[in-house]
Amino acid sequence: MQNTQQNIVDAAILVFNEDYSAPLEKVAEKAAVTRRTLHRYFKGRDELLASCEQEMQRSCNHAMTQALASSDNPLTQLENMLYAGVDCGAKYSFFSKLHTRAEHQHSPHNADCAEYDAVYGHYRAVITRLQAQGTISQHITAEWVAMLFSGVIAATINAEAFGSVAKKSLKQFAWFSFSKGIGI
Amino acid sequence: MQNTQQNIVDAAILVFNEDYSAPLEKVAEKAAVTRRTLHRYFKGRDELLASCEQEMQRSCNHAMTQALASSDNPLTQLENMLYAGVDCGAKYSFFSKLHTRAEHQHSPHNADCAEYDAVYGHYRAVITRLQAQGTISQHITAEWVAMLFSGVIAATINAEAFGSVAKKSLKQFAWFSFSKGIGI
DNA sequence: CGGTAATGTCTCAAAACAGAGACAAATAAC
DNA sequence: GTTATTTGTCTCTGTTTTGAGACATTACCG
Repeated sequence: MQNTQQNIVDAAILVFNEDYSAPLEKVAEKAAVTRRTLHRYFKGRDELLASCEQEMQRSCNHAMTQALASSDNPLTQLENMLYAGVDCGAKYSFFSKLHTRAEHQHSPHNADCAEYDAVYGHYRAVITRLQAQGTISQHITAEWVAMLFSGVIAATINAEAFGSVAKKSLKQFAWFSFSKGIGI
Repeated sequence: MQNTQQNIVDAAILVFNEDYSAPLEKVAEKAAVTRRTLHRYFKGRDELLASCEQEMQRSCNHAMTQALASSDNPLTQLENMLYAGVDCGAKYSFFSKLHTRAEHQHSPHNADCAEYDAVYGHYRAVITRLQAQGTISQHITAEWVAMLFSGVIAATINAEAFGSVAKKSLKQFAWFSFSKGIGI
């Protein structure tokens, strides 16, 4: 019986990443908790989603900052950021999904969006640097690199969940495909 | 006022692809139709989902078959299959999503699964052929290639929806990244 | 062991969602 | 222009989801 609140948030991120409008019952189930308990911690769906947002920010920001600090070489930084995204799993997927959907109205004034911009900014700076020094192909745009980055991470997470690819190899495959895919 | 039923199915695929449990109201909204009209064509969510499944099968199968028929060169076939997936858009995304989720219990006895296997089989054959002739890197598995394929298509569709990458360039980017990403 | 905090069970009421009837309005067909 | 078909509006009913109170049960702490 330890940190139920965190359990529920983690479960919610997993569930909502796959099914945004899933009933809270499913979240409770995934967290191995009754719906009644979930409601003791969160007034409702909105509050739960807000906690998810916070957790994703915290987690992704931390992982990405670590990755950046790991080296001065932007290529190594990029590689570690990819691994960081994979390690964050659904937290990264759902986070970027939330902020790149058509419905989402992005505004730097919104604190959540600002935080997302901060995470994204780190990443963006590395890309720009690599493209300036000619490591990344000039045929593609930085925006596409960003999309591919998320796409490869999502594919890796799917593969992990599906189980058809050995978990140990996944990160290698991901970096192989992503790095080649951006012209390295 | 023409083919409302098809309109609704197309809208449903778009909506459910992003939010599987979205209320039918949202589908009706996307189709520019009232919920009452939707209910005249579909008894309920299940029937609508079944129609989506059929439409996705029809559409994807057709597009992939065309791509296969376009050439004898497996590499050209693969390239055209990627473009076909992008053209199918949410139809392809949702289709593959439905059949690769953890919840989904795959069974060849189910007609829908059999149809998916048929589409996937075409694709799989091309991959195997390319890997046998050494065109695709031996470092990665056919399963990973399949995951990456879906991932790149999803990324392309997201980029298109997000609008941050010029639509004309998207397919080029997608093929560039995917082909390099599998070692071509 | 005893006390406290967290969780589960049962229950109920409000809200959201789903489905369909009845008829008006709009659209297409002739 | 008249008729038939389709769609929209309003309405109602049943179901699912949501949220919370009251109390039993279980886990944790000293």
